[in-house]
Amino acid sequence: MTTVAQHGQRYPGTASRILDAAEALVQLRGFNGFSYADIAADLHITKAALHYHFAGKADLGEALINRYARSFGEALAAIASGGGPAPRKLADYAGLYLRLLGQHKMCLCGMLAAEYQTLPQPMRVAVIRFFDANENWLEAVLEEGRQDGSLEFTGDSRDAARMIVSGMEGAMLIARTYGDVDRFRVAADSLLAGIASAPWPLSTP
Amino acid sequence: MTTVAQHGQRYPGTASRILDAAEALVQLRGFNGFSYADIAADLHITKAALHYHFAGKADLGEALINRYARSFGEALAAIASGGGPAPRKLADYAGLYLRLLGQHKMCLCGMLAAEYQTLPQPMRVAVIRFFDANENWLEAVLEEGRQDGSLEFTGDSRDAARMIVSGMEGAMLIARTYGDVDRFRVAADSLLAGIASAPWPLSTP
DNA sequence: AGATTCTGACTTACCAGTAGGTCAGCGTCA
DNA sequence: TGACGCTGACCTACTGGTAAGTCAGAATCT
Repeated sequence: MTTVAQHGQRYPGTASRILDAAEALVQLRGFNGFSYADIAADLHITKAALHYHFAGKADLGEALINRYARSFGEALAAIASGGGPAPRKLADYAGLYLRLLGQHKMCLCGMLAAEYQTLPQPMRVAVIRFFDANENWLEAVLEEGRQDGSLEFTGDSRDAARMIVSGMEGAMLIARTYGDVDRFRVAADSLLAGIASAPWPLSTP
Repeated sequence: MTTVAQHGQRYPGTASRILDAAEALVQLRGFNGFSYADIAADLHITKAALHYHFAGKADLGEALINRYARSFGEALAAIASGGGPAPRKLADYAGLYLRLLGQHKMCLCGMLAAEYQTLPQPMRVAVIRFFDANENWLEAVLEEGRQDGSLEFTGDSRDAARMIVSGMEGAMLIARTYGDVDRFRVAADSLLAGIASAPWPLSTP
């Protein structure tokens, strides 16, 4: 059974490869844009094997978001503990999305946000959790930067955090449509420039 | 056959009702989130009747974007010829999206941008055209505002236009996920505030 | 050690339901 | 009479999902 997926955080062997394939498919084509058959073909296993590891598509989707949110959270924690100044942290934050775009992928949860109305309840909850976590992290960074003077912005830092999240997701959405990573770079740059008191360009990877 | 859709701009009777139903479905659930059967059920006609008016789902999708782009273009023209100052025009622009959000709908093309990788070529082209038109319109307004001093921003006005488009789409995406129109209002407000030299709050409809 | 049992990780073969799409023909109205 | 707008009946491909069986290897018993 799906014991590992249920009380587990680590997915061994096949389960993890299934998640990898599914993640790539969702980021490319959306949750309604692929089928169990697609994953099965990718991994050269049968559809039934998928059902062995993840009871249904909804379960797979939920596991997918949770794993994504966890690894994204770890990346955020790494940036936060990196010790750089707040504007640097914001630039690194944008860099996380930039890396995805290089592979023509959307943010997993940005993609799922578009399909939100068609998602099963547990997936909806998980998507919201992801955005909440992003907002929390950004709010802390913004507050920190405002305190030490490296950031200058007016109004609620929570609102500013929300604007950054939606700005990033929107910039990804459009940039990917045009197949033009630079669109994202420029948009993210000027979005953050409106907040920093001195320029902190995105690191070009 | 699809004569009307092909060399036509106006859709009479049933064809127009089909487009209405399809448009609502795409904005709610995405292009991959509904089927011909859904539209047929909504309108109490048969699937075959749909195929009479629009040869295939791809044709329907293309007609959908074209009609949407045209009516959106007309709304933009109306704002432009309204004669208000540039910041007012920008606020009205945001108001167009705001109205959609009130019905839990995404911008049609924002939705399709997410599904871009799964769309047939003609639909892709039409989506790009929509965004290009938005950018053109915004660029003109920004340039005008910069000239008469009602707007203050640094850098290319084309880049600023792009940032506004992606900011709007992203703000819609996230706000709709949370089912919270105010999120959009706040994000759009502070996005535009970063450009205007004096505050021009969104008109609350 | 050897036989037994059990389990994890699958496969094969199937299901009902739905997807988009076709086509002959029917009624209505100019 | 003929075009227009549509229906009913169908088709094939594919959807997520299931039931039953296989099979290597670990665990247990003798």
